[in-house]
Formats: sequence, structure tokens, C-alpha cells
Amino acid sequence: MISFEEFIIEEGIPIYLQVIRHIKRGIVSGTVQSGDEVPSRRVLSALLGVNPNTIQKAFRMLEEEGLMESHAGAKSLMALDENQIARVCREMLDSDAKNVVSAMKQMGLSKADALALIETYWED
Amino acid sequence: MISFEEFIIEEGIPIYLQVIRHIKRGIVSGTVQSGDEVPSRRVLSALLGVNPNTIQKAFRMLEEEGLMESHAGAKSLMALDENQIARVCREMLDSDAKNVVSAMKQMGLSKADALALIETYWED
Amino acid sequence: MISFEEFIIEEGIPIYLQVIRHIKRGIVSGTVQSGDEVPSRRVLSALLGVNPNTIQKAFRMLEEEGLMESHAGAKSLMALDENQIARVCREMLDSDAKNVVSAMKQMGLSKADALALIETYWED
Amino acid sequence: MISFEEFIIEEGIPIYLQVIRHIKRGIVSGTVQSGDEVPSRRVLSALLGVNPNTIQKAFRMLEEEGLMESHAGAKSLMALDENQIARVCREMLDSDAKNVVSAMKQMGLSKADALALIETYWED
DNA sequence: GTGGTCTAGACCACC
DNA sequence: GTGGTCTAGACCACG
Repeated sequence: MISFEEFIIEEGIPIYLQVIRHIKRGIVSGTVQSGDEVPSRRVLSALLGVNPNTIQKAFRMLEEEGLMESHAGAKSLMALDENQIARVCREMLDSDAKNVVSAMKQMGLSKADALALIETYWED
Repeated sequence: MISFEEFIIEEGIPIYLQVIRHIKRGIVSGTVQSGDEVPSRRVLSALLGVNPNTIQKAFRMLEEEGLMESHAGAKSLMALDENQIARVCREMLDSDAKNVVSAMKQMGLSKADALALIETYWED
Repeated sequence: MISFEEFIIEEGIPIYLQVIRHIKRGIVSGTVQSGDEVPSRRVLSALLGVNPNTIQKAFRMLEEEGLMESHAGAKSLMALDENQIARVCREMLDSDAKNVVSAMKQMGLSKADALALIETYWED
Repeated sequence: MISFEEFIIEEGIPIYLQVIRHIKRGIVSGTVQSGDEVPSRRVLSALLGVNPNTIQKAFRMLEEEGLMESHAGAKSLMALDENQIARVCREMLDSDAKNVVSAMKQMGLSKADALALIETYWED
């Protein structure tokens, strides 16, 4: 069962995108694997305090991307092959790294300063 | 005059928030200073290819935060004191650093791996 | 035993309503009479390829309307008196006739055109 | 401007389908023509007493079917060519005629009885 | 003012 | 219990 223990909703970003991102990060870390069971719409929406439809939208997009399988009346499962896992890893790491580098550069930090800053926050 | 040369609109995030973020990052980098002139709503909306109302919304929120001053019929100017600059720097760096550290940790990267990844992307 | 030989499920209308309508049309035609046996939930759900709960819902509404009687462990039977038969006939014919007349009028057909159209389709 | 004067919501059928049907019947009757203006989402939803999204869904499907054109910030217009008009006419008349003939036959009416019934209701 | 999207709650059919 | 759909209200960007 995929965990949403430490999931915290951020403001300003669509919740369904945050749910997708959470699962994809789990794929990258290896804690989410093919065949893993996904919490039901009702359970997860109650856990996160959002509407079941918001969860449904996230799951539907994951299904359209070919990462999940849903069948009416049955549990939803992750369905990942090697290519998909590799693609997700590449996309997620690329996206986050690019974003933070762009932000740091815009704020005038040197590479050394940026790395030092991130190293500092790592200990939190 | 505050520059929007390299400003690129991202999808999925409200544009007015991106405009605010751009200016705040300029404050952090020092390229935006107190007294600097802000492009007019009309000019900036044309430059970015968005609606003047969207720019208006960003400027209004910056005014409410006390970072900008607008007067009818006159140029808008940045109005920053030391405390505000310090606050903005702290908030922006804190936010971006926390986000990337959280993301990397969720994806199971070690500190060394994360720093190496970011270092790689810095050269782009 | 009430027949569901020619029953075909339409999309976009709740199935339990279609089941109720099928039985009521049988009442109008006289092929469904008081005392007639109703197929069991299990048999009918298998025949129509739908879930037993869906049939259960249709039967429960027919019971609440006083047209059917169910007893635990026994066959369900139609229970119709003259008033109910008359009411069902009136409601069903009235509803269908009104609907088609309204539709044809909205589509600008003259009475003669509408009657000719229906006459054509009758031969199908 | 397309009229929704005599539009009455029926229960048991999705409202957005009823809105689509209303417009298509207008196309059949010729009261809805290419280039005709469509009431805005807000105006129509208020008029019918439903949610703007329900109207939006109907309009979106009409757009996907190629019968309407919508542009953000601008009025929506009907966009019909001869082939589309012919197709809509055929589909709508066919559907309504088939439905009523099927219903009347299931209820055991003869062709003469059915025609007489409809003729009676025409005068309403 | 316009249309587009996100979030929310209720209902349907299925297992 | 499950997922799928319909209706509802608020917000965003646009003209």
C-alpha cells in the first residue's frame, strides 16, 4: 500500500498535481513499485481532507499515463515497467533540479553558495 | 527599470504569482532595489503577452505587502527598507531550499547525490 | 413469468429505471398481469448482465409503488388492482405521447409530418 | 440569440444532455442557424437554475462535435455547415421516432392506436 | 462581461 | 467496500 504519511498540501498548486507528484517521487525512490496497491478514493480523500473527485482526477491522469490500473469495484494497482520507471525518474529529477538551479541563479547565488545553502537545509 | 527579459511563463501556476516571484527574486539578487521603476501595467502586459488585469493583480498584492508604491498617473516604484529586503530574502531562499531538499529526500537521494545532481545542472 | 427477452440496456439512463419501465410497459400491454411471477434477482441480473443490487433497487421501488410483493424465501409476484393498472397505463402512455409530441413540435414538424414519420418507422 | 424560453428540465436525464438536445432540435427546426449567438454560461445557468459547469459541459460537447465555437472572453457562436445540419436532423428524427415506436409497440398498441394517441396529444 | 479549471458532494453500477 | 459520472460553486485569465 502506497504511503501518504508525510504528505502535506501546498497552497497555490493544484492538489491533484501534488498527489501525482507524490506518487512519482515514490516511484523514483523505489518505495512505490509495480503491483503496489493504491489507497481507495474514499480513504485517501478522507486522509488528506480533500474531495474524492480530486483524488480521482489524479488517479485518472496516472492511468492515462499508463502508470496505474483501475477497475470498477476493485482495488487500483500501480502498473510499471522498466521504461516507465526510467522515464519518471528522468523527468522528476530533471524538473526539480532545473527549477532549483534556475531559482538560485535568478537570486544571484553562486554555485558554491547554492550548494552550501542546500547542504544547510538538508539537516533539518 | 525592473527587467523581465528572461521571464518565461510556466503552466499550472497562476501568472500573477509568477510575476510576484520574479520581482522578489530580483530583490534577493539585488538587481531590484528600492526606488527602482516598475514597468507600467500596459507595457508589461504587452511584453509578457498576458492580460493587464493579471499584472494589476500582481502589483496590487505587492503593494499590499508594502514592497511597491503606486500613485495614479505616476510611475510605480519599488519601496523597500532593510527589514523588508531581509524578510524577502529569507522567505524566498528558505522556500526554494526547503522544497528541493524535501523533493530530493522523498526521491530517496542521499545528500551527496542531490548536491552532485544540482551541480551537474548548474552548468546548463 | 415476466419476460425480459427483448430487453436492451440503453446508455445514459439508470438501469434500474429501465427495468421499472419495462415492467410497466408490460402492464400496459397486458403481458404482465396481477399474480405473474417475477424472475429472481439472481436470475434476472445474470440474464441482463447487471449487478443484483441494480435489480434489487428496481424491485424495491416497484414494491414501494405497490405493484409488486416480495416475501423472504418466496417468489416475488406482481400485485395489481384495477386502479393501479389504469394509473400505470395513463402515466406511461401520457408520458411517451407528450414527450414525442413535444419533441416533434420543437423540431418544427407539422402534425401530418410527425404522423407520417412515425408511420414510416413503424414498419422497421 | 438562441432561445431557451420553453425549456423545462426533466428528471432522470442528465441536464447537459437535455441542453444539447434542445439546441439540436432547434437546428432541426431551423430556429438555430450557423452564426447564431449562444447565451453565456452565466446567463443560461441562471435562467435554467443550474450550475454554470453543467452548461459548460453541454457547450464543450457541442464544440467537440463541431457545432459550436467558443473563445475565452468572447461570445460563443453556432458553427454549422450543410453536412452537419443534415446529420443532426437525421439523428434527432431517427432517434425520437425509433424510441416512440419501440415504446408503443412494447405497450401493445397497434399502429392506428399509436397514431391516434399522438394525434390526440398534438392538440394540447 | 466571457470561457476554462479546480475543488466539492451526491448518486450510480459493480464486486 | 470499489471506481465512474453528474451537478455545484469559486477562482483564474481574457476582451
